[in-house]
Amino acid sequence: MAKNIKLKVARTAMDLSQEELAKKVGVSRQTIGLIELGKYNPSLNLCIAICNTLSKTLDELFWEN
Amino acid sequence: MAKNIKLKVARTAMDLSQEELAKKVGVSRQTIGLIELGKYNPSLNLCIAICNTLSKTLDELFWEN
DNA sequence: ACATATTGCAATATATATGTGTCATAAAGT
DNA sequence: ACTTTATGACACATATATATTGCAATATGT
Repeated sequence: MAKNIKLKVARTAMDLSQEELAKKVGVSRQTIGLIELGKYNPSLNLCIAICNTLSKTLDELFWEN
Repeated sequence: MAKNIKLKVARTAMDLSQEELAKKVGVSRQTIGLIELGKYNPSLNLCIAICNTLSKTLDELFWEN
């Protein structure tokens, strides 16, 4: 798994810290941090919750190519 | 979680049984079956593997709206 | 009606996502 | 310099995705 730069960009574009995004999404700060670092294989539901919070789609945040 | 009709349609469109898709993707038949039934919250990597096998994107198979 | 393929379901076992707590470090504010 | 905020890293605990096996039910073909 590679770093998820697109997620980090989308999060900072909304002026949210990892902790703030985590609270909105309903997970721990560490989970968000690890996803951005590419050290996790998140669940689909979590991906969708992140997308909804950041007003993005799955392809925009989690699709490579 | 709701049934994933789009996945079932894409799979049958390629004339694959759940078992055949499972083998191509590298998971068990039950895992594919439960995802189609909406009883599972699959991992992102598995979603991507399914998309690649069926020549679809995440939005096309796993995004609602 | 019979045979076969496909799919749903249930029980148990294992791998891994996620939570919780803590510490270290770096950046930003005062 | 000091304080606060944000992030990365680590260890351990828990929840859940996934595997495995077997059986029932539903198609589909002959």
